[in-house]
Amino acid sequence: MKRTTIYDLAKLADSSPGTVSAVLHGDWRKRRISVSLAERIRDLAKETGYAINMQASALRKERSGIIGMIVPMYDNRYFSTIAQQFEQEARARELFPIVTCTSRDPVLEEKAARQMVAYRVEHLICTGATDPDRLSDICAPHGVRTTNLDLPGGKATSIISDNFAGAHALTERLLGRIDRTDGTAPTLLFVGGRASDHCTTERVRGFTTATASGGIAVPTHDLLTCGYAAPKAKASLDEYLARAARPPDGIFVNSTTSLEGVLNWAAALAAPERDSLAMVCFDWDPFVAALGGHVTMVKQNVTEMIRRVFAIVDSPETLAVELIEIPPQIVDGPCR
Amino acid sequence: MKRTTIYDLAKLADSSPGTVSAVLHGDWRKRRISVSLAERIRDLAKETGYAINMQASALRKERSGIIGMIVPMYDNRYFSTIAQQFEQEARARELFPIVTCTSRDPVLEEKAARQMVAYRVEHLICTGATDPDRLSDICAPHGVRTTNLDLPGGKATSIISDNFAGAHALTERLLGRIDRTDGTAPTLLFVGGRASDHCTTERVRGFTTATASGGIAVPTHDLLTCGYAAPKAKASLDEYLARAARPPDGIFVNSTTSLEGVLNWAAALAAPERDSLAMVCFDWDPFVAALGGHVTMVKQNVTEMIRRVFAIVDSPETLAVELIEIPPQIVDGPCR
DNA sequence: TTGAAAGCGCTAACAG
DNA sequence: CTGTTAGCGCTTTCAA
Repeated sequence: MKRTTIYDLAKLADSSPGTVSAVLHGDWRKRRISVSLAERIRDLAKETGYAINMQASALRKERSGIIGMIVPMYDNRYFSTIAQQFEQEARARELFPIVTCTSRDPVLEEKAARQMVAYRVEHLICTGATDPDRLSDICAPHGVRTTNLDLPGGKATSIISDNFAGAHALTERLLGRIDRTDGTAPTLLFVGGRASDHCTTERVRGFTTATASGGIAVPTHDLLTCGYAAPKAKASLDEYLARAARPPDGIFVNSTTSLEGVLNWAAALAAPERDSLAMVCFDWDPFVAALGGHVTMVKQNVTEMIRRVFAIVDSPETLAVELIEIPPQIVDGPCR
Repeated sequence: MKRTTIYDLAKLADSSPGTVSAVLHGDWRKRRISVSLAERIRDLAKETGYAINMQASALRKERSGIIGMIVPMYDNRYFSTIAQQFEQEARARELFPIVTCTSRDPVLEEKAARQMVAYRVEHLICTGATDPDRLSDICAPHGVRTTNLDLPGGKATSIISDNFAGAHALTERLLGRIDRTDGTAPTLLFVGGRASDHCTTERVRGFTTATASGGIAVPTHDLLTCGYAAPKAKASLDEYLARAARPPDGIFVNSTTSLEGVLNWAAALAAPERDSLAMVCFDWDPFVAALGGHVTMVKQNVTEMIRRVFAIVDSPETLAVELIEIPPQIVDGPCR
């Protein structure tokens, strides 16, 4: 399998590799190559099915033209939208996007970052990384700039949602949907996420601040930060039910990933209890919007987040480390 | 920004580049390099933060170690699961997975395939491509093998769901959920997909075969293959409603992407009509499973499909072009 | 207007 | 057991 190279083309066109390269990829204007030669070369390239070898090009230019992103997973509307819009913006800049998912696993994240470095990405976007600073440390010595998305770090600019404000507003919606006609205080739960990550702590803070304003004290053991995975959320609620005897009045769910588990859990409840259960979720999903009239959601502003990411990517100098918070948007369900 | 190379390491270790390369990446057993030298080199590599340049390595080895995949989009449970499992399997084989989404746009697909060729991927998986054969034609001359997934082509082995059987079984479920006590024939609709793609034609065939067996003739103009996008499905149903005056009794929805539009459309119906509407969907989503008791879904067997893909990737010789159909699985909703 | 030649960092063949 | 060397395909400077 012999692939056509610029040498083959040069020979065929009775020209030289340098000229072929200039015609096909470089700015041949500067070299004032004759139009006829340029055309001949382009025709030959088409005929022979020539394709540039980016490996060789990148090696020589010391620029890969690749931009990398790591995300925890794809099968979640928030992250999949992030990946999709990232690719779109990257392509608009003639960059080759490579995105890889790391299952919120620090070991995989590190491995992925090293791979990205090995492939000489020009910039790495670390989305929802468990330890963003570790990734910055891996990349920095190789001149690979990093930007954090969704979860902040201290060594690179971070673009995240305003988790506190979003959670606060969402909690107010939750409180507004609970009517305790008997005057007793409602029981409320926070479910999902990791106590160690910034999103979760801020959302918990928004939740507890809003509940406190409403005169409700949620005990710490009702903040079920059991991880994001659906089965964990479900198990955590099963456990709660075992100890509390009856379901809560309202649940604040941290991410649609956890919501999956919460809904599975709720499906097993008796109809009256299930139907009186109020729920809000930090993250949006179209099917929940269409079918879950009882669930109010917060939609993070992915478009704006990605826009800000590329403002950094585009800027030539390294900017000061910053924390940029983007307001999310409350989306009420159809409330059937 | 000067990055450490094997030359730097060789100088520091008082050795040679070849030896360093062998120690760090190659199989240094074969060269019986002294353990002490190997250790010294490895320590130095760690200290200086050496990272291999895959661009150079790939150029020299004429093997990139990259495997590519194109998918129509990420924000759909079926494709996101495909991408996720693909990455996992690729990594298990020490291949670097790069996946890119092309919005079911033939132009983007072609561009993506050419990029993959330029980066010298060793194999390209074309998922849900509008014209898989075109992509095979782009890749073949460069020695890049292709495999089709989800949508078949004639120039490479294709791994797809058994769309006919799945649609047939799903339609039987749909019929089973409709009771026309007055004895009149129910009106049924097929919504979503493209009449030009194999999945859709096969599913339409499954649908019409099953309805015919049930003694129902669905007129061609009620096969609304208006594209996959949610807004198109919604618009198509609005149009139907305008001409038919009343909603159908049952809808076969082709993909969750279209289902999003169908549910949005249904939300605007009056309650009795909405509640008596039976729906089935070819594709599965966890939130629909949890909340849409009235929707029966078919779950495609992604794990098995990816397994079959890698059986081909792993095999050294080019195998004969084959069409492999994987049975999907019916998932009944919780039927609240 | 164009060609020749050096070299990006790595690997593999060969020579010791 | 280890070093030397050629060359992968491309870009870029310099020379003509």
